[in-house]
Amino acid sequence: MKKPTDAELDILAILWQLGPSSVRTVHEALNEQREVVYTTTLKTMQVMTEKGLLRRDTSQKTHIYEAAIQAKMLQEDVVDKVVNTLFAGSPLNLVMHALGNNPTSRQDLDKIKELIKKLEKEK
Amino acid sequence: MKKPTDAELDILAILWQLGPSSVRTVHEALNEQREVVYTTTLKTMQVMTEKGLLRRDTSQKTHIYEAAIQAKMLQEDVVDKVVNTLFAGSPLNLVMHALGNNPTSRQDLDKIKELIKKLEKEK
DNA sequence: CATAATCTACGATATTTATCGTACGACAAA
DNA sequence: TTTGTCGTACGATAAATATCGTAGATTATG
Repeated sequence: MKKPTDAELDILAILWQLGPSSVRTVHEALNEQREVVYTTTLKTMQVMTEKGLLRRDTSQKTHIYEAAIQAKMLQEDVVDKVVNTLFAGSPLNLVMHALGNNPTSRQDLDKIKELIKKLEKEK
Repeated sequence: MKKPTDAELDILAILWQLGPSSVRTVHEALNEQREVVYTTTLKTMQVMTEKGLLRRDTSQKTHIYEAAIQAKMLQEDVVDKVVNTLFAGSPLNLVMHALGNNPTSRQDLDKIKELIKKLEKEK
């Protein structure tokens, strides 16, 4: 599977969040991030469909698109690349960065502690 | 500062790791990842120098290049984008993914626990 | 010195990605 | 039925990236 470009990833993210949607809906969400004209969004989504990144239902006048791939399918590759280039190959560095730079609730911290406990047991 | 492309990021990562190096050295490291001809690497590094991503010492016949920006300067933007697109906007998801998908030593887990303790105190 | 090896410079082109305009069909409202 | 709105299709082009070849200078080697 060919990996999505930056602009395509933005559209995928919107569809992952909203679920099946029309071009109009995606376009409006996209425009909150950056300005593009409608036909650009349309064209991009058509290309993405050809690439197999999206699927669409054309039974109505207004086509409904949905993501054909899941975020899960990209996470590993992307995180690997980020870790290897920006964090000196150390996932630990990335984790420390993410925790240090984002407000994390007590509940979330608890979840991490739990995972750590589990990992320690496995050793 | 204009953000580096994917190919440029590979070269930056090499220079961050090796420190100041000749084009030849970078090229050889790069070829372990993907095949390119020497002049492609050279040209890319020349362009990167114009963009301000690299600096070079031309006092010798063989020019020596070094990174003009630090990984730190890109981490936040890149991680934000990854979190927002691939991890539903939740840094926690990224952290869990990184921990779950990579072997992490006991020492590293300790470091994370320590950071968590500190974060909890700050609340 | 002659020849080969190593480098830089740089233009040309290929490839990929992104953007936009025009045409035209469907449909609803005046 | 005429007009306006909303939608798709799709070609054209722009812009950004990546790749490569050739020329010529410098340095090392026989």
